[in-house]
Amino acid sequence: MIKNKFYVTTPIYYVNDTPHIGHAYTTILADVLARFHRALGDDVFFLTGVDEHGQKVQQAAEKRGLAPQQHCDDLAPRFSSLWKELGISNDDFIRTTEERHIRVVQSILQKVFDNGDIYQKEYEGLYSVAEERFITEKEAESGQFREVKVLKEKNYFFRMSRYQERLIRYIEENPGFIRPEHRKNEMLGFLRQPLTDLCISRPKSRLAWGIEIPFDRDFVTYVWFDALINYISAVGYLSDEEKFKRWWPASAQLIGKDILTTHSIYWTTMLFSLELPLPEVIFAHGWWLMGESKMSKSLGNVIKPLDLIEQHGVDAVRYYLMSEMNLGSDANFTLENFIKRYNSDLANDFGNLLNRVSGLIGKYFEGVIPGQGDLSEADREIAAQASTLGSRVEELVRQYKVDAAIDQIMELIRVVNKYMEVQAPWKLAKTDLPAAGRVLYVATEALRIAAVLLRAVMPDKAGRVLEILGVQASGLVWGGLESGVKLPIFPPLFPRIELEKV
RNA sequence: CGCGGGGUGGAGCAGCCUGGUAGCUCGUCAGGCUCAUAACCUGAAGGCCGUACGUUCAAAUCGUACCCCCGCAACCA
Repeated sequence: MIKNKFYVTTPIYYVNDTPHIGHAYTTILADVLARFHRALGDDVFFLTGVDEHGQKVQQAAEKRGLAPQQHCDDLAPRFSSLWKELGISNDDFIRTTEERHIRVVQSILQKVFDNGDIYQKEYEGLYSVAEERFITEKEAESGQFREVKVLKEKNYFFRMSRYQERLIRYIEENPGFIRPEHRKNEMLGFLRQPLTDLCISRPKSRLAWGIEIPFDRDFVTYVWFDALINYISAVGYLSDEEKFKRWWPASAQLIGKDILTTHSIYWTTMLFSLELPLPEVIFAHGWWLMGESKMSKSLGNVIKPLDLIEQHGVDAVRYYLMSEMNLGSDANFTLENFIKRYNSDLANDFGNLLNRVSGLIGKYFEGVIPGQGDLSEADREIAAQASTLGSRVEELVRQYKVDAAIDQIMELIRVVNKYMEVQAPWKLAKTDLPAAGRVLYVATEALRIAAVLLRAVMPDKAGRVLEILGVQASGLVWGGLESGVKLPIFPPLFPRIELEKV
């Protein structure tokens, strides 16, 4: 089998931010894709990390009386340990203050400077003393800023404008590059106006906490040539050419819709300047809207999605986030929806099916998985649907339709519940025990295949199902379930959430 | 005329690109089953697919205009 490579990235999160549902969503999505692709046999590299430079970090560190690096060292684990909790299977975690990153950023700056794509220019603009940043005229008119003065500052600029035409052509010629499609159109719309060049530096007098620009020690580079470079510095650009060749270009760069411009325009033109290929896909997902009216701090009923993990488990939250959002649009996060999803899909359909089959096997076969025997017409239908599930799910995952892929799996679960109803092995057992055994084998084997695929979404719980069924077989071929295995007694995987308790 | 997205049975969404009996999950009502986490299965009710024109033998699907929501407008996933 030819192995495809799959290199997936999340944005690097700003270390000073408190991790929230948004960070978790992007990262879980990347994890689910990574796990699906590993299950398909692809070679996977999954990168996430944190962005540690910039003014806010510098200020926050000062406030705490710490060196910025110390401050970052304290904060970075808030992300990395959350990912551990969430079962994230990233292969690397890059921090922009790491030596391996800084070196590459500086080499790149020098390279682009030598290309003639970085130049110095004096900039004059309105500057807010309180916020320590330049503001637009509109902002100044809004009256939100008290102390505004005109400030002149020299800075370095990246000649982004040079690549405008080329980028437009590229986007048009590669319709699958920016996804979903309406985001592509948004970017093409943006590119109808002339691109201005990008300010990429800050004088050290104003911002000390950054990567020093190699050709002008009085400056540090500001965000773009620092943060975005992580996607290539982490996989060996200018340091490990073999590794770099192996992984770049990225297969999928996942971002929230808010940083679409940054990635599809700044990042891509930077890559043009470096003469590197662009990522295959930049996918901008939507946002989770937090249930609106019903939540208010005064009512004291604010839901912190990450708290649900403690109550109902990581996998339930992962499942909810992945199944509820149509990738690319926004979705609403509400406790009601979460409970509905959990109860109907996980407790009633999936978890309960496991209990049905294992209960019957316990009752009529002393807990030992029966043999499948000669399949009837109805059995073969189930076997056929289960056997093709893998390829149907694969197709959907490759199209970034994760919710639809999950639905395909749950559809099999529903069909098996129906099959149980029609075959009624609890009745069959009294007249034709082997037939009952056959039905139970078929139902359980279908459940196994569903669990194998669900491991991408719920590594822990779906893995537990396979454990219970006593299978190492993670294959998707019919018949992986072994007869003769004794099933253990186990508590319900997904106990129903009773509304009264909530 | 800044840009973009959306308006589909009670709720949440899919379908629209490549026109041709309106689909899914939840909820409601009735029935069935009783192996199971009061779960599971069947059936039913419920939609003029935002509005109006137009193209077409045929439009939720294409075109035009309008109305209403929501984002973005240069680092909050």
